[in-house]
Amino acid sequence: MKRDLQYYHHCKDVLSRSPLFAGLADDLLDDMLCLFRRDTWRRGVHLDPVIFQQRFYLVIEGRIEITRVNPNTGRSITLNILGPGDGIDMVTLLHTRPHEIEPVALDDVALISVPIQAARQWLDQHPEFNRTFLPYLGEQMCKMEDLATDLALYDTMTRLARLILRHIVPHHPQSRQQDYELELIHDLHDDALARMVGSVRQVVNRHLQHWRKQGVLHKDKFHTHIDDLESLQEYADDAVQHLENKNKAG
Amino acid sequence: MKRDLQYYHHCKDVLSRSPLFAGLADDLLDDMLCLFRRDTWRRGVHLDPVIFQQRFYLVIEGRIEITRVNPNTGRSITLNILGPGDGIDMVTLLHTRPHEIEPVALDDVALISVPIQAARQWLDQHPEFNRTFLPYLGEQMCKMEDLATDLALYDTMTRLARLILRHIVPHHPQSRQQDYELELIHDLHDDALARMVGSVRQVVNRHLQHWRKQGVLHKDKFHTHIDDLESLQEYADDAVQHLENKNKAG
DNA sequence: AAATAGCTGTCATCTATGTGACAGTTTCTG
DNA sequence: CAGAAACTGTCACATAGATGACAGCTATTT
Repeated sequence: MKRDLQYYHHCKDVLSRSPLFAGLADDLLDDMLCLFRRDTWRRGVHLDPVIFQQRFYLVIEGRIEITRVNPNTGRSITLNILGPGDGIDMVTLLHTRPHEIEPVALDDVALISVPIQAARQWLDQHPEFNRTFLPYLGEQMCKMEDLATDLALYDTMTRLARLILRHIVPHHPQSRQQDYELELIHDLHDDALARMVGSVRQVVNRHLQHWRKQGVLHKDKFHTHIDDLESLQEYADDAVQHLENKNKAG
Repeated sequence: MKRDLQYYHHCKDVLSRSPLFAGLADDLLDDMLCLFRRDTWRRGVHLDPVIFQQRFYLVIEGRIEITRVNPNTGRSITLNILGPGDGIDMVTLLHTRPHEIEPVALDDVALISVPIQAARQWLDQHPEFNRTFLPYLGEQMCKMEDLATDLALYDTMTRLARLILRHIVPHHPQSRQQDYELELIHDLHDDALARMVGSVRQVVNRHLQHWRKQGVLHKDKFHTHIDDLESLQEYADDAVQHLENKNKAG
């Protein structure tokens, strides 16, 4: 990637905030950046998994969900949702075994990539890169553990509450806002949310509907806001007796 | 750990086969080993999670399962099962955030440990250690992804078949054995298997029973053997129409 | 402005599996 | 060796949630 390209600065900006590259010396960043190539895809595209065996990709614009599919039923699960600054398929940097993933573009996306060998070399030869890399891996690992734990131990409503809570952005101290913002998932449709909690559209819709009626959250022009954090926390703790049938019963 | 201790050689032997330490120079191994401390626990013990925040542990003898519990229902999931040579809680080497795990001894176990800081320093200052470390992490990551995927996309019977398949040891080329051996899980009771597939004893028992009747596997003195790999593979592919009620129906 | 595609909201139905219970067996421990 | 503890094998029952279907709504495209 040439330095005089229009998007060079944007890429560098994203990189410098990325958990993987933040804190690296400016000239090292420039050295790395010039090895990258930039590509774009349209929203909805299933990216060919093969390209991730050859090059290491970073998200610059838009979001990518990493999914897996059950070929018999067609159902899929989202293992991870990635935004600007995130690396796609870190596992390819760790070993050479092929890695089964199915990345899908949730928005129009811009990605940059280098040959995997180059990225592996950075790990090997730039201790400072290695040092930012490891904590990032740790995060990924923890998230995956949380996903597995949730799937095994909690029902769908609880999983959904937990998913939302994990993506809530804390208020700015000075702002006198009443509602909470969501990160990365604020505008997802029911189907995408369902994939994230390992369920299906209809069930997720039912739960969201329920919460809307309770005033826990609301949707405004494709944008979900959280109004009652405490209630949501209770659902996430699995502490709420499931009252969905109380209307019928009462 | 002093070099003249009785178990020193055994530890070094295990270490030199460990995916984390295999291939390291002999004197580096000795240097490392002398920092370790050895402790033992009885089968069934829940190890105090706090100790894993301070020291990095390796399994020398016996097996450890890493679990998480739903405090409301008491149900638990096994995130990982570790044997000799495995590191416990790699995540603590990657970042400093506390990490929620509940390790349980499946056998009488012997573990060795060093202060986490020491292990982090190895990563930082011994590139050759860093280089064996990364692929190991990759494995762990893939396993966790597989667990999450299975939980989200497949039913219990399929998950159990997949669990077993993943632990089958390939035949020795010369041996004329008919049945297949299992690694790490050959002698687990139904409850422990259930925790590994995110289900409960009764359901796992039903499926195993079913397979025994079909001649897919058998248990001999607390030791499970696989007799019909092809059938099991079909169950794992979710390709078998579930025939459990065929008796009733027929 | 019309048309198409994509998303939401809802419902009836079916089933896999979680739960609690209990008898019978095996293994451990004092 | 006796008694306790742990595990296996079953069963009846309740239910969360997956599935398929469909009407209505909202964007995006042409």
